[in-house]
Amino acid sequence: MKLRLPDGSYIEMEEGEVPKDVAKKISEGLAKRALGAVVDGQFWDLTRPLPLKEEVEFRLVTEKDPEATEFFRHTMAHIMAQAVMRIFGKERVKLGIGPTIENGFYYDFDIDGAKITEEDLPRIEEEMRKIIQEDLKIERFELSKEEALELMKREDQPYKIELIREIPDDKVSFYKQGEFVDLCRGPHLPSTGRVKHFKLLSVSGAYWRGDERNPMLQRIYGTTFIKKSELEAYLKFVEEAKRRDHRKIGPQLGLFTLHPDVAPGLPFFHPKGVVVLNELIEFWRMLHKKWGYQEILTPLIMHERLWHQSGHWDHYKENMYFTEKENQIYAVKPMNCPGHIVIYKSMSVSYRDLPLRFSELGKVHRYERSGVLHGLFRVRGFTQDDAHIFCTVDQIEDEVRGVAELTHELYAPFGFEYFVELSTMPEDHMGDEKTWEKAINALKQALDSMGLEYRINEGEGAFYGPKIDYHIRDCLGRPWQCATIQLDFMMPERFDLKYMGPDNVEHRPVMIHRALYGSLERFLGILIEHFEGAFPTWLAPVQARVIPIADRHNGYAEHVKKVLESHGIRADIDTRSHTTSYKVRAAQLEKIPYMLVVGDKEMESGTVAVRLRSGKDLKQMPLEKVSIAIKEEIEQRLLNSVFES
RNA sequence: GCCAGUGUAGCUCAACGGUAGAGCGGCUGAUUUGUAAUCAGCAGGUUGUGGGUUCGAAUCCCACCGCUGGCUCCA
Repeated sequence: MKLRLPDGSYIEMEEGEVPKDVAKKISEGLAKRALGAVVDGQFWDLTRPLPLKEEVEFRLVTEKDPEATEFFRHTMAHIMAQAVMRIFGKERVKLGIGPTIENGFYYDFDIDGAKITEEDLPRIEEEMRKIIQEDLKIERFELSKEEALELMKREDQPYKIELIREIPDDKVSFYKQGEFVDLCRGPHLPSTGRVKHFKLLSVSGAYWRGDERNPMLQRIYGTTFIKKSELEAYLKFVEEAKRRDHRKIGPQLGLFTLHPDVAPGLPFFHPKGVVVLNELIEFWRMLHKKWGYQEILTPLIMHERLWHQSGHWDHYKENMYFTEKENQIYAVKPMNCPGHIVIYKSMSVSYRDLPLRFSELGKVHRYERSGVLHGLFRVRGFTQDDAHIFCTVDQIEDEVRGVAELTHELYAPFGFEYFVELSTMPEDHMGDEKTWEKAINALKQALDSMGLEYRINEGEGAFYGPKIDYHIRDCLGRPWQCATIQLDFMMPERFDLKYMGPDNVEHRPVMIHRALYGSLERFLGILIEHFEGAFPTWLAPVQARVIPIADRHNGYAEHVKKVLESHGIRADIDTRSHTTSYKVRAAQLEKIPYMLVVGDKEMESGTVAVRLRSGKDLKQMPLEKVSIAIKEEIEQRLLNSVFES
């Protein structure tokens, strides 16, 4: 039996040997550092016998490898479960599942009616430290399903029994550390002493298997890192994210407020928020005009018959709002497509008219359960920067490429990185496979021709067509799904859409649904967090604030403001009877990009003293020169100040 | 909807069974100020709502409402 190592060399192995033995053959030091292994792409415990095969791919995992976290987090989850059992009593604690997640791990417990609260966390952490100190050996063993069920019955673990019953394999694996035994796929570290820095983060309820008909378990979330500095960095990241929370910054900066008592899930935008939204819209309109879109407006409320025909009545009714007058039922639109189709159908379309691109800043309403509402990110009413492209199958590739390029241009001024996902035909789909294949290839070619990298989500497309999703990353690296491009074969079918072909025969067009910001409200929320409220100048509600030093400078300050405004710059003045420091601080807290301080010197020379919100003091500069520079910065939608090198 | 936490002035928080308070913000006045907080005064709350326990409730109990975090990233 041979192991193939990452460097391409081979090592001979005896039957029954484990990764640790391999490590020893390479070096004693490596044997000490090794945490586990990856065998044929699978995580493998350090002391688990290697598979009996001619040849396997083999790689040791040490703290330096990215896979190490998987070992640490899994083991940490078990240590936490063991601690909880010790504290609450082994008989009382029924274990749910304890997987690793993106930033740590969790474990679900059913503790005989008892609730875990945040106050319990320090106690649990303390017990966990004890377990780590005990340095219990972690052993893996396999049982047949019957034996496993027997064991779990003895341990009185009903949830585990349910899980075992559903496992298709004949054998299941268990892990044991001290008195603690748990059904688990692994992988795990060789002993509890190997884990390093951890912290329990929060407690919450979670339904068994996420189903609300099932009992609710107690979930504890925690995180663990190999280096202390990494744990600290993560905790700092959480703090940072909290500091940037748009729900806090938004109202603070006078952008919007939420009034759940009056309109839950429906934000109120204040003058400054509308300035930002309008800038986003203006930019959007400019690009859409350039890319050949025609803007339309469709009604907010439309008769139920339209929604029956579109299929929303059958598939989306739960999320819709309704209103009734004269015995007729009307629905508040949750999507814009049916409205766009109404316009399409009212025209007689020739192949010469295609592609037809209709765009709309459409306000849609969707019912969301009260518990899931969240600031501007999850709302019940929002504005989609929507568009529908009606085209032939042959035009799909060009159109999708156009949308992708437009998206690129639209995202450019925000400095976002993004990644793309392509979702293909699901099991349950409509339309013939040939059309699907053609459509997916068109999408791929469009992306390829732009040199865009993308990930394929096999079978994750909508039942009516494949789709492309854009995820942007904000300054903290958090991903947000924004743009989406969806092909649709179904709607044209349902509404019997047609166009007259060159052959003088009627043909069925394809629809492309697409939204780029996604939702204006949500995009604004993302921007607030991304920039921490310090918008680039073109978006800033107030772009320049004039700060007179004393009352006698108010007249000149007024003049400065007028000059700025004549250049199209949004400017205001702080004439309050306060010190310059006070007014500078106020402007800083409002995150205004330019502070123009004017006193005797400036008044005499027709200059302004420029301060950037970064704190940089540019001293006196001619007013005209500053105005033109700021104007340039705004017109070019620059990310940073022209004065910041 | 469900679980946990939470709700006191516009904001941040104190008082935790014995008369609701501070800072910031706001307003008024003084000050005329040179790059992140000048000073003084004033106004501002039926302590989320409703019920209960108590001589007495922001405080303890119950119900409701809102908010926050979470509710398959599957052994």
